[in-house]
Amino acid sequence: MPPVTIGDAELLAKGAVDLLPDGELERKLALGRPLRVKLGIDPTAPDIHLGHTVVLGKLRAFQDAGHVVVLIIGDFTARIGDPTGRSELRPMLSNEQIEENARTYQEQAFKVIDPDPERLELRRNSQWLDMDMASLLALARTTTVGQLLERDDFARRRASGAPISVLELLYPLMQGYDSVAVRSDLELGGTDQTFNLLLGREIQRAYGQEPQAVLTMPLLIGTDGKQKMSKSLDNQIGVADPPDEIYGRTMSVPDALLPSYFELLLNRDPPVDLAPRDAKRLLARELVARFHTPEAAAATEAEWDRVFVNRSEPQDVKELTVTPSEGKVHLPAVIAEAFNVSRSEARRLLSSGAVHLDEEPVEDIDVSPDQIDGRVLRIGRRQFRRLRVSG
RNA sequence: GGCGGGGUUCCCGAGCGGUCAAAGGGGACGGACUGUAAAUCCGUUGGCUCAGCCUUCGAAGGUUCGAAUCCUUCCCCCGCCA
Repeated sequence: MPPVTIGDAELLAKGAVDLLPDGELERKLALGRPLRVKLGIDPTAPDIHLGHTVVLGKLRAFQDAGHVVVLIIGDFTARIGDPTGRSELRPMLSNEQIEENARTYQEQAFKVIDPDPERLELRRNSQWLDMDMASLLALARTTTVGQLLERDDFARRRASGAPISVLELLYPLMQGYDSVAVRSDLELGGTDQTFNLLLGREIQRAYGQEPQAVLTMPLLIGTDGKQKMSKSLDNQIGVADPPDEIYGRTMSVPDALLPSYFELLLNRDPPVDLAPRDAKRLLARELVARFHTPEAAAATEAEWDRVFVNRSEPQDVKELTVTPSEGKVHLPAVIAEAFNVSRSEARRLLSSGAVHLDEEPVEDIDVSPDQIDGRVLRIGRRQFRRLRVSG
């Protein structure tokens, strides 16, 4: 029998930026056994967003080809915070916070990868990283400071005189040790992970293991159209977000990003015969369908058209009951309560013409109860409350 | 251990005795335009019982009619040299 290759290398590498070293994936696939494909995620935020799903989707492709995914929840490394792409240390998270995040991460990751235990090994890196000093020293011996300082963000900071903490320097070592601990054959990551992934090879070698192959995926740009998608930049679309949120945020993505969104999220090119707006609608629909249901996608789009195309008020408008005092209703107070802004902010909104009652602009500070009873208060484009006067 | 540089409003960053709720930029929000795209223009961006009042410039004291700006003590951060 010829060597059994599990999966097609070219297909598995589709969309990847780098596949290192050259020809390594083919060699690994030709081993004829399911590969152990590693991905580490640090539960530093409560939710997984579309950016994560790019790599998760690639993992899924490996699962579907018959390989085993080793998903490492970085409960230990989350305490430290990888400095990648950042200029400062992350605040330390509490153990409870990490636990909670780890739980939701896992749950949300399963929307993309297959949770079948035959195809998925779920690990926590505190299992091996919570090591004694002697072990840490052994790990530290594998790498020189010079090697670490080659990582471009370290190099940049070094050049500009910015601080680099030892903790940060240690991070790539720990990630590399994860590869040792799970005997990784292949590690996936975003392009910003290239250095760490490659260092993992050196560390595995130092521990007498066959070095992993490395596959990097492009970074998904966030809804701001500028920086990589990330919770802390608030340019993310979360997989656990409600349908209208996914739909709306997708529609607000700059057109220029459409090709990359189609490619990275739907694995195909944007339809050439559709106007950007309609291609985006299609994308938004598919994303809602994927993370919720096709029915939700249809309903969300209908509601979207209702509110933003036809400019009607939404189907379900939350109600707010207000109590007049001395026969008057103080609008800043109502707005503040309804939309969770300060009264000063509410006053500003009023004076800038952002407040509407049933589509009529209002600028009055005080109104009479019957001016607002049963009417819909709108702030900006998308925040609505139906007002009821009590008493 | 020595030398030097810092901690300002969401962020960066000016201010260095009054005209400072504090320049400028970024971001955010609102308005015009529109496809909740891009570009552009305009406005707002500490709180409040809002033509006034109150709280902010690492912390606490002090000097002064008056301090983000001066003095004292303290806390914290960074670089370089050793």
